[in-house]
Amino acid sequence: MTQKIKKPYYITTAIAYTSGKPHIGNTYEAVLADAIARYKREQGYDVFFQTGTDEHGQKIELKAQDAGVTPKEFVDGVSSEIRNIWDMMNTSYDKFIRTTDEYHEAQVQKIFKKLYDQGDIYKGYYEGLYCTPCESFFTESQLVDGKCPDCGREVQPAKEEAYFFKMSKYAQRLIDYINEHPDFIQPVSRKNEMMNNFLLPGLQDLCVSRTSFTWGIPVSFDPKHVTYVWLDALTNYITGIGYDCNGESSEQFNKLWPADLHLIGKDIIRFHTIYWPIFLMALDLPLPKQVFGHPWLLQGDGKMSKSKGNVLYADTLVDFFGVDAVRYFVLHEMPFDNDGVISWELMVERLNSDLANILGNLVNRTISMSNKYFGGVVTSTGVKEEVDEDLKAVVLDAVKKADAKMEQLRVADAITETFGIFRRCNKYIDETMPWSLAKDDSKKERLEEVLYNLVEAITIGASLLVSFMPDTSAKILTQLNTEKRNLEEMDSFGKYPSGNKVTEKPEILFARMDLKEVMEKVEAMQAEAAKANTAETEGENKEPEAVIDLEAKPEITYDDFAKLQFQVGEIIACEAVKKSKKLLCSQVKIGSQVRQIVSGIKAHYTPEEMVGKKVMVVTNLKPATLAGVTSEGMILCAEDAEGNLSLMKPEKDMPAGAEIC
RNA sequence: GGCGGAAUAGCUCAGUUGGCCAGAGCACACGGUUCAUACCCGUGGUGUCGAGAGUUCGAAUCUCCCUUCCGCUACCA
Repeated sequence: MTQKIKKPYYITTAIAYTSGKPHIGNTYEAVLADAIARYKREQGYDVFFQTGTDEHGQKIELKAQDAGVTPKEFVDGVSSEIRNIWDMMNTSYDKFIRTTDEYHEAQVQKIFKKLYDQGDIYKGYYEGLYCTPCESFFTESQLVDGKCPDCGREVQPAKEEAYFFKMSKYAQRLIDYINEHPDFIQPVSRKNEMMNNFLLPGLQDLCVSRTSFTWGIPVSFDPKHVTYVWLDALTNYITGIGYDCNGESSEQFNKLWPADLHLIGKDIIRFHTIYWPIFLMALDLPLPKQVFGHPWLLQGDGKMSKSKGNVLYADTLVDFFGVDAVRYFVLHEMPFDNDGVISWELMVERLNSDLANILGNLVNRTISMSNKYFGGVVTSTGVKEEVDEDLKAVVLDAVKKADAKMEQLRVADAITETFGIFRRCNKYIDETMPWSLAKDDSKKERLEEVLYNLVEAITIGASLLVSFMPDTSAKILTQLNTEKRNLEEMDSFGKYPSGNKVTEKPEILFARMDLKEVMEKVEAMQAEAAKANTAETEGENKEPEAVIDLEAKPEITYDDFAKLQFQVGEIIACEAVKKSKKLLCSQVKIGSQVRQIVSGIKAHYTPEEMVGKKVMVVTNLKPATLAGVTSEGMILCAEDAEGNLSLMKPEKDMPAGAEIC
């Protein structure tokens, strides 16, 4: 066989943030990328699959502090945990990059310097506002009266030097590129969002350095600055394959870049389709061919929460179902452009119905019959009947259909097509009734042909399965005592060697599970986890996740404080603000007067809940108009890290108007 | 508020440029079968294709309007 020159295919996942153990939703991305990477290999591409971890930033600095370790020690731990999970899930990555890798850090510094030298990055003086949870600065025009446009929280005034990237310089080029390459952003619906919300209204320059923390890559020529996390993280796609901005890039880089596919979550599409392409333009590099912002895998039975103990982790699921079943669940339940839902009930149903019944039982019954009737020897006798043609047509057609689906990155659909083969085989068994043929000696050769057709069809189906469930695929092929076909070899029916012998003892591929039993175990496990979580909280009296550290505001004098007036207000009426999704408008009784106050808490309180509550109010704030409604004050709330709000109520009952001092 | 998307069987969804009695999987019911992991196969839907109006010989499919949900964005004294 002649060695063909293989076309390269470079695929990446987003690098995982090392702030904690990834749940099944994060793990999904690595599995999806793996399925695509494996499929491309089957197609004959020279695939390079890169994944890794994103390890810098203030959040990690704080987490490490809480854990009492250095940031590096912290990320070493989490990064290897993530890598272990990726390995457990059998993801076939070729490279696992860490943003703390030396070559990466060195290259990021060189890139920063180069962009600075060529004038794309300039030093500015920042007298703006900083949002700690978002780790983001905002320019005056981005802010609305001092609130973070991303999370809506207070931003702290911060005066510091900072470096900025001239985004606007490349905006038009990017707009043109996106228009000329309609497949660049997938799914296409995201393209409009990027265009209409960011590109067409005009891009703001992006702040690309920080001085408020140190856990980052220092700017080489101004070391009190560290590189903005996105400039750091995004460049992994080129540093990982040997890019050098002084023209000394590796051969590998020249072969692989531009990437064929960046697979990312839909939440970071903006960074990958706006900032990243612009950074690349500035470096005079071609843009990636495609960015696919996949939807999320959500948990069906209620919101995941650590305190409920119901967060789904890959290793828990693998303990229950095994690696390939979990791969099947996440790949199969994730549609192309809607969020997918996963639940214990659903997983058990899929396991029993698809994996155990349709697939596992098919393999089992086929091998059993071969052994029973022919001592395991599978022979093609050429005694055909009309039904055979439909079987063959369906099988070969499924190969083509699955291939077309994979071309569009519709992995879930490709799996469904593959299972169409197994479904057809079960039907074929019913149509041909081998047990009936076995009773008639004159039908012996026909029976042999039927079993041959089944083994051949299963061989093709199992070969197609290799990208999605590699171990299961191998197990089936081993039981059939044959080799995996590659895609080119699946163009015709009948390549299974006649006279070959299948295994004598078929192994159960997927055992059926009882939903009741599973749920009992799950509930016990969740109770355990919730208990452990509580114990942890009580034991340490300071559970790391439960505290929030804010950047300290400048000290104020008592006189400053005395300027503010806080009073107890009783909410006597409340309704939603019609033109707004987040605002409630309350009538608040303060002393003998009633004030109208608008608050952004619709997501946390219903108007009915608000009425009757006595709350803490800032009463001497200058009135403002929000969504067309006048607001004469501010109702105070406490806010946790997820943005959940809680009204501040007096501990004992106090009259409306009571001063808070 | 701006931009975009979606509303089809109990559930999850397919339905190409308007045209055979509107489909699939799951669940449910009944029947068949027994090689197999009590499996597999078949049969079963009066679904107002979100509401209303319009274009057309003909609309789930096109137009208008309404309602409800979702995404991004803005608003969150």
